[in-house]
Amino acid sequence: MAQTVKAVAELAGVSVRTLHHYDAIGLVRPGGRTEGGYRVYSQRDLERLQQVLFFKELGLGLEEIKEVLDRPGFDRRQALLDHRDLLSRRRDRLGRLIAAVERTLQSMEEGVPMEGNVMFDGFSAAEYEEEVRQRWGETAAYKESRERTKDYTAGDWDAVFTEQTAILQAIAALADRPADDPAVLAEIGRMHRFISERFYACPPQMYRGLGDLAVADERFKRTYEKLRPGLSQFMRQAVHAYCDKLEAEE
Amino acid sequence: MAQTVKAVAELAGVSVRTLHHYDAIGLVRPGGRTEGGYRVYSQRDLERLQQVLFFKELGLGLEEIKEVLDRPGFDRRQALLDHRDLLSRRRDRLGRLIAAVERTLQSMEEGVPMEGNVMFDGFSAAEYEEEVRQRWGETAAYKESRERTKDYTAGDWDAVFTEQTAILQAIAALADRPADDPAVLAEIGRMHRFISERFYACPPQMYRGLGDLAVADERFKRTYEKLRPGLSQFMRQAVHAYCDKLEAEE
DNA sequence: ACTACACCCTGACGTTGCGTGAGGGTCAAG
DNA sequence: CTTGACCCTCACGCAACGTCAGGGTGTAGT
Repeated sequence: MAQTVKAVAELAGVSVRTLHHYDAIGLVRPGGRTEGGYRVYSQRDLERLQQVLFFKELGLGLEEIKEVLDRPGFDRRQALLDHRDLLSRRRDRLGRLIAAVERTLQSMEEGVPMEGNVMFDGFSAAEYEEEVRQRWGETAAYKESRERTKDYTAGDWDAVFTEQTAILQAIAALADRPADDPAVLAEIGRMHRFISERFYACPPQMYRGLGDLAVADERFKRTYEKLRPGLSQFMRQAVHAYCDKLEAEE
Repeated sequence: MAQTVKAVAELAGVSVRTLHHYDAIGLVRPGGRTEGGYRVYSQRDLERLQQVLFFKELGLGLEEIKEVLDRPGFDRRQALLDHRDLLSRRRDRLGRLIAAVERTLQSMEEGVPMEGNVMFDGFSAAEYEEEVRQRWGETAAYKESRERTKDYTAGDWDAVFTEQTAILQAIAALADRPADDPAVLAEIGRMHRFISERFYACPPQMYRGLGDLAVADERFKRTYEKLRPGLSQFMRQAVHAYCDKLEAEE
């Protein structure tokens, strides 16, 4: 039940140093210590370690894994279900790699050089990784936003806050009109540009997702509802109307 | 046919920086440059890159990959055949991982905590990696030997050489006796200790492998045969006899 | 009671495989 | 002749440990 570092290391197939490291960065902390200062791992710690290794297998960084696991709403069951999916997609990827090897062998036997695009079929793991992030945390957009805002001064943040509330109040004032009213769309567009300039590149598809969050995410929803009841629903519809129009124009 | 960095990068799903890096360490060098100094990749370079990515997928380090690919006898066809094997074993590993996820889910539903050894089934990639190395190059023993000998002075090497030839000549002088003659076994044992002290820990099973190399590897074989015809076969038998006895004693 | 030996601890520096600018040329299109 | 998309070479940065060094712990054998 209570295990020493070495026992855990062998069990999980990682090095003792790795466990030390995970302890140091607070990713997997042993439940306790003996008087001698030895780490003691409990069953709960083992479960946590297992989770960590699952996420690592999917290519997430340790810092990210920590955030995901420590997030209050983390649902271990759901995570495992997702993992099963993602892992089987990876297995498919290996299948494609194997196929690539076989094609290469064949082209060698026939003496025909392969075409470039076929040669590298199946390698790219990057696409899978962004998908994992979409589901679990640090999307590329989030990273970009953090990057762009890291040097903002207090004054910058003030400006951001002022403009944001101004836009929201303007929209709140228009919330009795239809969602695709030109005045509404104008404000929604203003918000779109605001985000793109200040935080991250935001293509229509992503802006739609953001609109959905207005009703799906409690934090957004509450902000909007406090400003005016029903505003979150209205925002969502307006954003979609705006994106429809934007895409129609192309 | 002739491609720029970016084109190759996109084709292979790696970054431009990665290609720069591979060029810098001499792993994948573009066949030529334009007058402007731009890298130009040929079909041959693409094939090399593909090989590199295959080996990387198997977990080899870049330095190791370089050595393997640059080894004179490198057989691309055989390498690809092996890759196919190893990749499908990895796919199996993913299968076991998926099974582990499913078992975990089930134990959650039943509320029974899992046993440690089952929890981490399927993770360990290390075993696969040593296997890859067995096949392709830098075994753990080789690494240890390099480590231990890196500070040898010229005098040390001299001593090594002297002792080694002394042992070999003693064995050559005994090669008309049966392979399990006590005097022969004594010399074989001396050689065993010599290796263990000077180069790497060498359990019987490995020493047997070394004995097999005496006939299987051209370089060893030639050294022995030059000393006395038939010596390589004799060495092999004697080493096995020695290991038999060693294991019987336990 | 002593000592050998396997195991544990905490620093702290090293390594691999690129990421990420900085600073500056190249070249086809308009 | 000027953009804009690419290209180049340094050079520093970073994650996830590996690998000592220096020293304590615990228990089995004598």
